[in-house]
Formats: sequence, structure tokens, C-alpha cells
Amino acid sequence: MAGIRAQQKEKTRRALIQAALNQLCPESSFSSLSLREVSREAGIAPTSFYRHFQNMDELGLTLVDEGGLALRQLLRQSRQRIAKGGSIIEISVHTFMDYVTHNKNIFRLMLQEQAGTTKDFRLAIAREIDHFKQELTDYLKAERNIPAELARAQSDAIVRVVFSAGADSLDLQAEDRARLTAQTILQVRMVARGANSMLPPNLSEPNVS
Amino acid sequence: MAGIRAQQKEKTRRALIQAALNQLCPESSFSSLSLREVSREAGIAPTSFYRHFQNMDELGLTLVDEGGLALRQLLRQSRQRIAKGGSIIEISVHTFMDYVTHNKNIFRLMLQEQAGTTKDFRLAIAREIDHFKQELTDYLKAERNIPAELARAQSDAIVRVVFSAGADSLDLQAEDRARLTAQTILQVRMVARGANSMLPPNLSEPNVS
DNA sequence: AAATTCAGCGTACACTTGTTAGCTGAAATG
DNA sequence: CATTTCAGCTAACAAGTGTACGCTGAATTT
Repeated sequence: MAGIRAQQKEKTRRALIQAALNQLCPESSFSSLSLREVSREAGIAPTSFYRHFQNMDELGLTLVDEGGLALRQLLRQSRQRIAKGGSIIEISVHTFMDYVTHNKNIFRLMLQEQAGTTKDFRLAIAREIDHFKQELTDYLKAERNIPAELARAQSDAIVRVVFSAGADSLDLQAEDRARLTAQTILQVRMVARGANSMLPPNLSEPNVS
Repeated sequence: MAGIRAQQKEKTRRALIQAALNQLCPESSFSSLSLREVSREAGIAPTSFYRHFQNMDELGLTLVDEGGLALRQLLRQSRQRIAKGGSIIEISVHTFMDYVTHNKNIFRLMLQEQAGTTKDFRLAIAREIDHFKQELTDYLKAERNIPAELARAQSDAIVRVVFSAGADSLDLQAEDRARLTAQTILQVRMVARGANSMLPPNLSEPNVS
């Protein structure tokens, strides 16, 4: 029942995924990868590629799904750390930046295909970002008693700032990245404070940071 | 002195630029355009392309420069409208959104190549965004008496939010775009208020909107 | 043990691509 | 008017692409 065959198939499937990931660097985007190159790096014939994916897009969507999942898991873990005390803003931003730093290729892929050419990609990535946004909105409503519409606008703004900063961080060295992270935290606090100041006064809380 | 020859050359140069612009749609990115396709649409032989640009990248950089220039001019005009009274935030965001709506292809190009594969592109686009950011920073320092570092962080956040919203607006119909624009204005006000609340109290002004 | 499945292979085809080399004829220059 | 310049052309090339077809042999099923 181990399935020697299925096992081997899964192995070369991973090889394809890994090959694609390896070829994603600042100098070549996913959409510029060719089926043949990826197959070559994975060590199989070009035609065998089709045993695993219908085309390159399907491979790409797999990468997006896996990358998004990993990010969501990380943020879930970080929320547990918050329960034990600590600033939600600070920890979340750091978690996000760490993810970007250690998954540059996947994050770059997401950035590129977010504005890219294939509708399925754009939708898949929009969905990932929406998850992020939705969880933040829920948090703001539940833990901070912020009314729905304001919470939506606030988390939308925060996600925009953080993702955009993540994009810029790709090209930075550790030191500059730390500076950028610090600035991002400050900016998220701006948004939070600004949003708070728009609450009906009886709802507002003393401090958000 | 009219220069019949130079005149004709300029004309086909514009034809090339226009051809490239025409082929930029949601379904095909600039980096996927081929020199041959563009030349074909412009009505010249592929080899004649080289009489005008060294390669496609050079054409692309021209597009970025022209697009960025147009945007900056628009914003300069809108700042004059502000001098006559009106909310700087509201007018600027509307101006920006209008630009995006009427120059979708160029804006899409900028989004794509911002995270793209060619360093020159990334730098050129970063420079355009920096202009935007710098002018906003100067405004905040001069007109609002906000200290340098805070002004930088604030305008950085605002630019991130606005550009990101502009990206999302590309796919929307007029009605949804209006909603997004309204939300963006709200978000920019959040940032402005939040930043204001971080001022040393003797500097703070009563109202930013 | 026989029959079936199927991941991976080699061959082949029709395209598209960027770029070189050299020609042409009208515009510009003297 | 003679000469030079040069935008645009045709032809040709080597290189790369996605994909259809049919074969093989080991793993699986019957």
C-alpha cells in the first residue's frame, strides 16, 4: 500500500516544483520560465512534464497556493505568541517580514503575477491577500470593538502598507531591512491611531500600540 | 529646416511607442511583447526597429519616463487647484485615480515592471514613485510643519496605500472604483491623523482633512 | 502468471524569436 | 549637380519554444 509508483511520482512532482522555485530569481520571472527549462532542471524529458501539470500555469498556481498556506500558518502561530502578551502590530509585521526574507522567490512570484497576465493567477493571489485582510478585520472587530466598515478600511490600509513594504524589502540588506521594518511598524501604528480617532468617542480605547 | 526626414523618423518612433502601448492589455505584459510583434503593429520591418531603439527595454524605459512625467504634471496642476482651496488629500487621490483610469496600460506596465526582471526598469519606476513621495514629504514639512522623519514615514505610507489602491482599481467598473477611491481617501486621512497624533503636542494642528 | 496501467522517453513538427548583412532610394549636404 | 547619409527593406540564420505521437518497461491489478 506504500505505492512505490505513486511515491516516485510525487517525488518528481516535488522536483518540478523545486526546479521552478530555483529558477525564480531577481533576473527571471515565473512567466519567463519555459516548460523545457524547468523539466531539464528537474531531470525529466519535456514531454514528461505533462504527466504532472497540464501547463506551466498550473505549476505556478501550485506555488502560489503553497506559499500562501505557509504564510497563513506562520501568522497563525504568531497570533498565539500575541495571546501570551506582546504588541500585535510589532509581532505581525516582524512575522511577515521574516516570511518574505526566507521565501523571497515565492513572494516575488506573487508580486509579479499579482499584476500579471493570467487571470487565474491574479485571482489566486487576491484570495491569499484577502485571507490576510479578513483575519485582521475579524481581529479588529472582535478584540478592539471597531465597527465593521471602519475595521475593513483599516485592515485594508494596513495590508497595503505591509505588502508594499515587503516588496521593497526584497532588495535590501539586513540592516536596511530592519530600518524598513521599524518604519512599517510606525506606519501601521499611524493607521491604527488614525482609525481609532474616527471612532464614536464612547467606543475609543486609550491605546492601540 | 523643417527636416522632412527627421520628421518622418519621429513619426514612426511614435508609431512604435503607440504600438507597444496598444499591445499592453490585461492579457499581455510588456516583457512578453516581442520586438517583431511591436514592429509589425507599427508597420515597419523588424530590423528597422533598431533604427529607433537598441532593444525592447529601451522602448519600455521610454514608456515609463513618459508615463511618469504625465503623472507628475497632473499632480502639479492639481496642487494649483488646492491653492485655491479644497482638501489636498481628496483632490490628490482623485487626480491619481483619474490618471490610472485613463492610462491603464502605462500604469499596468509600471506595476508589472516594478517587481519585474530588469534592474533598469525597477530603478526607473522606483525613481518615479520617489518623486511622488518626495513632493508629498516637502509639502508636509513646509505647509504642515511636520518634522522631517515623521513626514517621510507618513508620505511613504500614503504613497503605498494610494499606489496599491490604484493597482486594484484597474479591474473595476466606475461604480466600484468610486467606492475604492472613497475608501482610499478615508485611509489617507487615517494616516494623516495618526501621524498628527504623534507630533509633540505644541506642534499639532487642529484638523488635517 | 497474464493483463493492464502509466511515468518517462525519443523523435519530430511547426512556430516564433532576436539579430546580422547587405541593398535601395529619397532626403540632406556640399 | 554630385556626394553622402540613413530609414527602411528583404533574406537568412541559429536558437529556443510548446506539444503530438507512439514506444518501453516496471509497478500494479486481476
